[in-house]
Amino acid sequence: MDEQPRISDAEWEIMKVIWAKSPATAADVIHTLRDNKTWKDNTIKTLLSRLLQKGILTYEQVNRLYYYSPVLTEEECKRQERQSFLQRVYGGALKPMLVHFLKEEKLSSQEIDELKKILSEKEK
Amino acid sequence: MDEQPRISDAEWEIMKVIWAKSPATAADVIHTLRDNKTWKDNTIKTLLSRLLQKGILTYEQVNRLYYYSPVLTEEECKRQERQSFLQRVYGGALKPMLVHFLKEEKLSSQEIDELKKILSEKEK
DNA sequence: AATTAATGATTACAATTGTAATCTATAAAA
DNA sequence: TTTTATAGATTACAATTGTAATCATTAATT
Repeated sequence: MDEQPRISDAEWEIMKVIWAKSPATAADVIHTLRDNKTWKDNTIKTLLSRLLQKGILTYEQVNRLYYYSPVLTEEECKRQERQSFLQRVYGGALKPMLVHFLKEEKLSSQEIDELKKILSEKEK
Repeated sequence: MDEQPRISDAEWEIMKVIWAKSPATAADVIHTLRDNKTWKDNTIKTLLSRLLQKGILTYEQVNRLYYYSPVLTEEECKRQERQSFLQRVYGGALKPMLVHFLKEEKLSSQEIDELKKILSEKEK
């Protein structure tokens, strides 16, 4: 029904933290990202606000503090991103996309076996 | 070295036409897209101009007319999109991403066999 | 020759995005 | 109690994007 606004690149970084640690405060997110990102604290707070506005996050307030939680699961959001990527770049053609990934990227023998098993499962 | 500016969603639509039909004129692109897209002609011309500015297209001029061609191959651009998608959504983790695609999407038995064959090739 | 059509260039304009700084209200510390 | 630190709200601002309309130049028609 009401379709999810898009999650931007920067917002994805925030969401990954939230999915991993929710309910999380702004300070939690800031702390978690301090090592990988050069963002100022305010930048992270802005992104949190936008995610709230977009309805991608909710919060529970305890005294002055917000505890943020995701509205949708990571799996659901990833699914949407997969779809939009597949559509945009490959016009929805799944197999060619998979072939490209399989051919170009490195996979261990064990990973290859796992993937083959999944394919075999599917075939039945 | 000099990194490619991003190709936006709308621009991808244009590029697909160019890759398929280059060298192509604006009129060619407009014609090709007329059925699938509701864009005004000017919209397409704007997108072509932007792709030129970004250095994603070049052109050859014959009289008053521009014949547009891609600077990079479709494969190269797709590769970049795959990387950025993989990084953004899966933090670069290839196998989980493949597992999601394989589990969630429909594939014919024949496609499954092809994919398995590619995997087997890789394993050696 | 005057008019019209077509092509590319220029301009427009709001929404989104990246990246913050400043403001405000409260809680904690001195 | 006065000062300070903190959390969230508000404001900022340029770049990108979607989506065109208008302008200028030349080519084609009448």
